[in-house]
Amino acid sequence: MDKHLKQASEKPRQTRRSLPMALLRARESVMKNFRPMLEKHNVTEQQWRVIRVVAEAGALDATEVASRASILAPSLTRIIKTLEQRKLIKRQNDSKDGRRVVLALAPAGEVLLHKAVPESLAAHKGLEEKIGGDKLMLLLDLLDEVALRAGN
Amino acid sequence: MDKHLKQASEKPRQTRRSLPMALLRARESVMKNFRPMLEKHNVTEQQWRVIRVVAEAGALDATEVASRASILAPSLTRIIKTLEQRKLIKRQNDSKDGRRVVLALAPAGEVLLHKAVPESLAAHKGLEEKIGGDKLMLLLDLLDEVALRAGN
DNA sequence: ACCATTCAATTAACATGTTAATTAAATCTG
DNA sequence: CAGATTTAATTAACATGTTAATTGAATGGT
Repeated sequence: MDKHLKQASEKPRQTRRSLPMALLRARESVMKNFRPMLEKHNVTEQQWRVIRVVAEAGALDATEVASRASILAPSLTRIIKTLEQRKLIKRQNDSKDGRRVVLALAPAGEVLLHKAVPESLAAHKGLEEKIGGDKLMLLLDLLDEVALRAGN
Repeated sequence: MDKHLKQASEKPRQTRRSLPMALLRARESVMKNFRPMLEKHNVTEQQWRVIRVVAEAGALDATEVASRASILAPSLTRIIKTLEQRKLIKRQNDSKDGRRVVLALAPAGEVLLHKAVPESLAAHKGLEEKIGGDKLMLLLDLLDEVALRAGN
């Protein structure tokens, strides 16, 4: 029985033309450009996202942080715990709603932010040069559209 | 001096226009289309990738599987362990190289594959309809290019 | 053949992804 | 107002991501 013929006729879709795999590989390559900066400041990718989202908003409840940083609630709970222990963020209680946890940057978090942001921007600039500004823009638009349409 | 430009250079980049975040969100949305099928067959996303890669090749050593499925070696070691316990794959020893582990589908793995592949293809077809065939193709090309150029 | 080096796989340790279950506070409804 | 329902956050349990260290098997040079 010829395995090659069988493969050609009823083989599963090639993994290379699979959208999930393509997204995964692209993200993997892209993140290589940010890892040195993250490691230098001793934060994980997800911790950095939380810090940035909180910084952008000034103060934000956990649910909104999770949504904007694309992190699930259980993960965020653990991330908050470690970031609070490291005094990078602080948690407050919402006066209106006793269930909510409101997050804001702590002083050490502000310091880290100001040190790391330029390096993050530089990494993104580097990507823009490698990929090309127009292609990058096009890709961002396509990704947003896919996120909307595929998200059901 | 334009205050918008000045502000833009000193504030963190908006998370919405960040390529890593865009890739993450897009992937998240895309995966929603596959999760029901994965859950139905009781495999994780990564287990499914391993099964498909092994099936595509017939038999493959672990390093190649890791590379093609975009899974790191330590993760693959654990995945192999569980897939072997569930008798979905089998491991053989490379006669030439005593270090290598060669993987192939076990009978139960073949059964699972043939049941799940049509559903996986259907999910991908559904995506193609939601996004549009040309855009999907364009996106796949862009992602491949980014994976190449950004990857160092 | 010997030793150092390289390489494949595994293990270890910690962080996150993912779904289900739980707890406490808010809200709805009769 | 009381009871049922919803909601935000947490906890639990298991799987994977990630880096460093380890083990055993090839390889290279001498």
